[in-house]
Amino acid sequence: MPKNKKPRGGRPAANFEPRYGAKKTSFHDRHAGARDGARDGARPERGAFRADAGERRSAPAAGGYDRRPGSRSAGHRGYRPAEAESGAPKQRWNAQERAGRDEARSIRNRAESGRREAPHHRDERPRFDERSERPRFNDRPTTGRRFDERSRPSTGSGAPYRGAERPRFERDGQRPTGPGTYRDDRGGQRPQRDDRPQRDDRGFGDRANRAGDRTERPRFNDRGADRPRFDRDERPRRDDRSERPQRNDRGAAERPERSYDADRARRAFDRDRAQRSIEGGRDERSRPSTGGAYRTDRPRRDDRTARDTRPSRNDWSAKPKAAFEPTDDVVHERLEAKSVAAVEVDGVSFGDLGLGSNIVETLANLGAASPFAIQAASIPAVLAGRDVLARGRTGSGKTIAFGAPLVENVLKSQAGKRREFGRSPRAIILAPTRELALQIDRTIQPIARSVGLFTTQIYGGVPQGRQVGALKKGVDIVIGTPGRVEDLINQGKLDLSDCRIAVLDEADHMCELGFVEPVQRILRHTADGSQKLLFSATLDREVAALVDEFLVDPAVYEVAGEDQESSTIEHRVLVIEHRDKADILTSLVDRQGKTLVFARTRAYADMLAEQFDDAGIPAVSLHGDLNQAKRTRNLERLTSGRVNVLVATDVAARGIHVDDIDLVVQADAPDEYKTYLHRSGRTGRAGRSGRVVTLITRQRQRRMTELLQRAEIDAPFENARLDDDLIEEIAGRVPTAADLTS
DNA sequence: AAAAAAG
Repeated sequence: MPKNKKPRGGRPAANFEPRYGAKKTSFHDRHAGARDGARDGARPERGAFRADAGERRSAPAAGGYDRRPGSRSAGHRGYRPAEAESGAPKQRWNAQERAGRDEARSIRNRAESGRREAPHHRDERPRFDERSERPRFNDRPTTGRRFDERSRPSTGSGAPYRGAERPRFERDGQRPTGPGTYRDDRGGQRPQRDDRPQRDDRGFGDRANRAGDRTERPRFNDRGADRPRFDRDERPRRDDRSERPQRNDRGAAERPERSYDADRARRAFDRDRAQRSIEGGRDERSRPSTGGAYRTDRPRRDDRTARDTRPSRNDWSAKPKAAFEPTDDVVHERLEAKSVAAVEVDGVSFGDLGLGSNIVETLANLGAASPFAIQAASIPAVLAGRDVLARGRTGSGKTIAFGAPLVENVLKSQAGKRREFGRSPRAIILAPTRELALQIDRTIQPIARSVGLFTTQIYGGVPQGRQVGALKKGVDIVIGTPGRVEDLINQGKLDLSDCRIAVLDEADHMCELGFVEPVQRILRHTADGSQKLLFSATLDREVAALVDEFLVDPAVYEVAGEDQESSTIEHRVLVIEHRDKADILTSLVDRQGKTLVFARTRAYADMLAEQFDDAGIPAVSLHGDLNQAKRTRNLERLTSGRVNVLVATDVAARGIHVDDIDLVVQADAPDEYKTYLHRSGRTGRAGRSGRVVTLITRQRQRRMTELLQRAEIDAPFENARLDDDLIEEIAGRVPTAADLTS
């Protein structure tokens, strides 16, 4: 409960008073005041309501039965014969009330996560609803159990969401006609729209092809089923392919031969193998299957080059050089890539890579004097108009790697043209979380502005009015999250038809279930043959679905030598008793320096933040149950150093950059090695040192071992107990000489 | 389980 800073002990104490105190009549008032007042300013009606409910509930327990009827009425709130109630019943009432409050919060929580932001502002309406709901919540505990009954109740977890949300939402002016009419139009289309009609409208042989692709999409879903077969070796796959009617239809017969037999095989086996020593190690990690998806799709490439509307891309695919790029082998789980060694980059400047002087200067101001390896690798390729897949470990400067050349490209594409009012965006950058989108914009915006381009953020959780307004004026680069972007597209307020560059940050994550489909739909709205850039620290074949459909002969880069030895992050695993967990966590975060704690669920994140707070360690939480204002604010609190502890779900696992987090604590071990890599990547950024500690119980050791293997991380497993020196050491509270002597 | 849209 980040919001309510009062120690948990505080409120019970307040409730405690009336039991012994003589101020009985004020009980309800205070009760109501404590809640409602804190929330949105006490309203008499609500106070009355609650008081009433309280009376009723307390009735059976209280002694004064004969007096009950009278006190049931709100008008009788003040009527409290001393003999009607003794201290004891109240005590019980208090216990129930407290439980009821907890229940109310968790329920409210859940309810709010559904309809979180919008309704509050409208009008009085929602509030009345809430008022009428509350008493019911309070009743609950008498009948049911709290879902989350723990010794450390997550009591307040709901509290912060109340009230504080309300003031946040500015109501946009009603637009009685605009959206409504759009809606209606769209509404009709929506069901079957699925992008088809529009696309065909827009013509270009492209569309047809894509439509074709789309009908094939099930392939991806099939992949699972296909896998075992693909596993074995390359042959069966080819047979499969030729058997499939669809593929043949699409002229697979012409194309595939070239790409599979000639190109692919040769490149994959002869050329690249030798050069990619890294891959050996990597392959172990990979599940063997998967290559198939890529190959089956290759034919499209040729289709695309033919229909491609973008000269630069045609140039590229036409250039023999492109064929020599060792980069388009996308076969194993881990993409095979041309690796760029950091040393190769020495002495190269951003200017050398082809960026204009304004941009170079801005980069310098941002603290990027000379390019990191991943930047040196990808910037020229992006500038050349190629599709790029790039893998660079966390904190290695990926944002600039795609952002700077993206701005340059957009600038070039507009050279000589006047920036029109209401122009549609030329580039879009998609990120998996709002915080990341915001952060990317913070990096890109100055770069863009330095050359006179405009960016805007399009993400959910905030009123869309401002975003739409910006789009109406005209922006060049859109940075956002999939949900709102698609929403605005569907509303006809965002037009991507002129969007020539699309970037997916955390691309592998964006390809996960639930994310990939909106992303695909959005990408289909971009201009034909638009350039696609996929970046992630854990880029692997999971991006196959997108690569197959959207990328043409992509360049794939990674940075050589990115192993644990070259990392600045120290990893440790603490094997603990579950009963010690809470206290160990508190002990771990009680330290100097910024600490990021990862929890698996939102509720647990809240609970931990509250727990730390109660222990006197200021902490805030970050997760999807918070409204966007709180999310932003809580993250900012860590960034600014107002708190040193942030407890987050995996919403903060990827991409989020806070300068000096020196300890990452995983209160819950992650399930995936990628998650581990990303979470731990919140520390040790840009060469700084950092420490990652993961708490597990004995039973989890084996799973953890396997996970670390996949992550290619060596971490000692250490048994730790509550008052262990180990904890002191990890927290950085090593006893000083003074401590030892005293 | 979490994330991503709600005038």
